[in-house]
Amino acid sequence: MKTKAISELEKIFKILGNKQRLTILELLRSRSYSVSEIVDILNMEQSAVSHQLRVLREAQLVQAEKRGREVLYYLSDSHILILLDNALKHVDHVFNLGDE
Amino acid sequence: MKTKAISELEKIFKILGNKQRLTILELLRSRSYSVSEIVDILNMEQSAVSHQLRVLREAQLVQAEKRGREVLYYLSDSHILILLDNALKHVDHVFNLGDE
DNA sequence: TTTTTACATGAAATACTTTTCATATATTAT
DNA sequence: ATAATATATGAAAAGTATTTCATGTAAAAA
Repeated sequence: MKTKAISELEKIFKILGNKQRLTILELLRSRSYSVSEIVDILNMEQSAVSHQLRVLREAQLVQAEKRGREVLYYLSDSHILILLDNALKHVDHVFNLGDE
Repeated sequence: MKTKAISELEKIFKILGNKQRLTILELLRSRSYSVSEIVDILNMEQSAVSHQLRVLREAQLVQAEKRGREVLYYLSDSHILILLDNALKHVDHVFNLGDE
């Protein structure tokens, strides 16, 4: 059986199976955000956000760039994001969510 | 923001982010399996398998049918499986896994 | 150069998931 | 009827993920 494929899928789905991380990815689709902007939007502690950003960084889903004393995060062009995109379209379609 | 879509995605990805559940789904693609068959293949305790099957049942990814004293599990035709299928193709392609 | 702001990080605390253990129910075999 | 087999389930135990807390570092401001 395709155990390698299954392990990869597990990793990917684990990372995506979290509201805050999904929201961060969704945000970054339009532009880059600084950590404090994300903190404000997600209403989480700065530290928790940094920890989540690290998960996304280590999975190569996002990249960070230092700008003065801020750090800007932006999407890497990862294959996983294509997958997420498909999933989103799928969910939008199935639940008839339109552009809420 | 699309909080409903994100919540749905979180749910779906959480369910798929587990090796045993992925393996079960992958197995059931070809035919239905009884619980004890799955127990043998996954090398898990019967009870653990039943618990995982419940998760899949509750998410409507699989269905159960009693056959004598066995219970056969088979895939429902859920939209989530289409998503999983895309993901698998994606991973196969990206990692060049062929038919291992 | 001292203070403030923005972010990161390790460790402890908390919350959540998965497995195990004990036991219950239904079906078939004796 | 009794025993054996297949599965399910609740509760405790074990494992994993996430958040919080305390603190560190680098850049900008005072």
